[in-house]
Amino acid sequence: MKHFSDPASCACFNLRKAARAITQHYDEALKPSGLRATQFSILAVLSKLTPAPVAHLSQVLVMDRTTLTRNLKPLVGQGLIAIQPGEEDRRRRCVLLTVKGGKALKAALPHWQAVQEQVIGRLTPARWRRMEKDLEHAVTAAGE
Amino acid sequence: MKHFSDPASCACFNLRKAARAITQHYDEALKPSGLRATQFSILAVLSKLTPAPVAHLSQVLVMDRTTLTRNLKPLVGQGLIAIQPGEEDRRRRCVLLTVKGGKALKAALPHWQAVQEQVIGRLTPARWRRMEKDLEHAVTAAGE
DNA sequence: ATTATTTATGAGTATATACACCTATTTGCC
DNA sequence: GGCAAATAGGTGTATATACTCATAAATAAT
Repeated sequence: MKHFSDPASCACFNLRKAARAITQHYDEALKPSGLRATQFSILAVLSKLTPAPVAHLSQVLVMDRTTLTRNLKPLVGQGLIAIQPGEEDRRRRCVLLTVKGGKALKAALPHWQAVQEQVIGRLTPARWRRMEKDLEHAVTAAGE
Repeated sequence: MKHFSDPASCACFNLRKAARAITQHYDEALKPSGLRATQFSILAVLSKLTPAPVAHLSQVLVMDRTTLTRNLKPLVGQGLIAIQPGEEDRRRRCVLLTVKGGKALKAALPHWQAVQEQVIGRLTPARWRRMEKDLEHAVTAAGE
């Protein structure tokens, strides 16, 4: 009876599917900036709370700590971020946006904004507002 | 004015975030079956249209063709699927579910169903029905 | 029939994801 | 002060993702 029993309705599959499609679209739009969508997000979050310890960043991004560590590597390689040992707590590694990183983020912003507006426009803003809340619910539903 | 201009509202970031969280939850639930969520989805789709050429499968899954090729590897390694050269068209590689793969899928089904019902229950079925349509819209919005 | 084009696919490379395990440092308890 | 527990973080391994380029076979053009 419940059509949710059909694996085609799998919440995981459908979320991943949409994430794949949207990521490809954003990656394409961000190409001129040299940043991937994930990298843009990391820099954007970082710009608001730099410097931040790895664990803190990973919580904000809802990203596994070790995943974040790997994702930081290419950014360090490009000199967009830097990692410094914590002053108080020497275990901590504080991630901070470099000047170059700030510029890269600023340069990527118009490209991101263009694709964001395009996608929201296609979805309609009302639907996206709804989706944003729904996706938040999904994160919560996965975590409790 | 439009709060969508805030990178925190990035459609890509929010979709990926939710996909990460949900995937972890589904992977954990599917652990006893030995299948990852992605693998379960591939087997599930395959069970309905076996055998199918790689390109066709990738279209159904909304997954890049080369991504699918890589994702098939561990499944071939476990003997859950097999790949045969096409009869009519020798360029084609036809993917088919093996008997072992069918059994693995069948064994995983209750675990998937349990986590699926749990998640849909938490989201509420009405919201999930809505989300399913919205996610489909997102795929379309990314593709046109 | 031969050649050009299109189509189906794999391989190289790079990023993204995360579990299990390990190390170093700090903190709490005695 | 000294040691156990908790905390911050990285590495090994494996899967997931997709772009670019290369290959082979089928089809279209001549």
